[in-house]
Amino acid sequence: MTRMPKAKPRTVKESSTEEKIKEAARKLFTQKGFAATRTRDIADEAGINLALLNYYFRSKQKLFDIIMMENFRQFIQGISFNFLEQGISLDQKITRVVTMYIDFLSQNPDLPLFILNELRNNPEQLAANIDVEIGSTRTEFFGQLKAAAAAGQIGDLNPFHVMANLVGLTVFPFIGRPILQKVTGVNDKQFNELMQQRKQLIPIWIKSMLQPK
Amino acid sequence: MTRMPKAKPRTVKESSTEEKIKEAARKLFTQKGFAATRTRDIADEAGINLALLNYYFRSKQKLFDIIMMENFRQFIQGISFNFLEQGISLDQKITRVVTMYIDFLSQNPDLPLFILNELRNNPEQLAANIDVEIGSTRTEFFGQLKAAAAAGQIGDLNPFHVMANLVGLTVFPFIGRPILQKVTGVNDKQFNELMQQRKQLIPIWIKSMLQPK
DNA sequence: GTCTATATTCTGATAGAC
DNA sequence: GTCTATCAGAATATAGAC
Repeated sequence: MTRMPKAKPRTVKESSTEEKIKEAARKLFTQKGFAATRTRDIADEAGINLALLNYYFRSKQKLFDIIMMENFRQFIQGISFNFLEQGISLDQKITRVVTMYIDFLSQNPDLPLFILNELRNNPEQLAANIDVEIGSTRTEFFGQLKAAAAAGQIGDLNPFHVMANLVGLTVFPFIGRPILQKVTGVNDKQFNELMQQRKQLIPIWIKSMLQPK
Repeated sequence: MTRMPKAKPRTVKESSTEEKIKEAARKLFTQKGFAATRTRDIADEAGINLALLNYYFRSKQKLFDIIMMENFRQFIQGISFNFLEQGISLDQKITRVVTMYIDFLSQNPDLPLFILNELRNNPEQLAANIDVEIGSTRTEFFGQLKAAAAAGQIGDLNPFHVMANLVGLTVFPFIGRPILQKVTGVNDKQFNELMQQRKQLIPIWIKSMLQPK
């Protein structure tokens, strides 16, 4: 706090030292979590000296907090972004969320487990700046569900189930990937193809769950 | 290895020191993972001295390996046990697995995240003694799926999807519990009730996914 | 078998030269 | 801003008395 650098000294051409450290930290923290990650490993990964880490971020904890926050935002926004869009049918929203999220998770396969873990360690992390986003997502999504149910277009399945199933069906294959591949004998190439299939399948499954009886 | 105690010295009445350490270790390792758990905390939790931990188990790693293996067996057997039973319809198997697993996870909510984590760190853990069990589960379950599909009783959904959905729908609410409760505004009591509901709902959902088109 | 005390290694953080 | 060298504290593991 007393000696953070004032500004980025370089042009945007090559990433600054600060950015290199952050990227290395993101990679390792996200893969192995806070406790299992060594500051030395971050420094090595970033190709810089250990002292520089403390020069820029003051402590391991402070660096982690930054990564944690950014990761969490990404994870949540991936879900809420589409839900908050106005003037789109429920069907379309579900399809968009699933498609976008499967692409996102394909690029960031370690993110969900990281979030789930660090969230268990300190659940109060869920507070503050994310509350607003979560709150409006719930209002919007639940409102749309309730309206459709009242109109008889869908059944009256508890929104918790809808949310749990939507996220579970989309996210779980990525976090359970090693064990699922082992049990089913699916290789990496097949796994990716199956994930692409799920972009179509999950919305169908969700809709059939919402079928009015 | 050179100085493990030969046998349990006590009667079965009260749990032996060795057992007390193992229970404390199971609790902490399962909650916080290997890296975040201190051997001192295990000793405190067990109500014994730190030196005894090494006397009985030689090292933190060796103790962890034992817990890891036992946890993993439990987790896998919970799934495979029911699948391996003979002379039961696919429907019944699915219902049994879901019911039993939801009860099991209600008692051991930290187990899935533990498994998923430690499995990512060393995927080769999946080898050896568990291979047999996994192999026969796949053979049995997949065989039954294929037979039903050939008979036109169900659609030809890839077994990977069936397995991923079955496990995902059952397990994910427990690992995503904090975030799901926050987003949906569900309290602890309601959460438990919803999990009970899912015992009936999940088999219905799975069946509808398997509907022949 | 169980304890206290201590050795040893690891790890986060800092001092100070350049 | 960046490095080398080093410190201080934590954490695992062991020695040795009882």
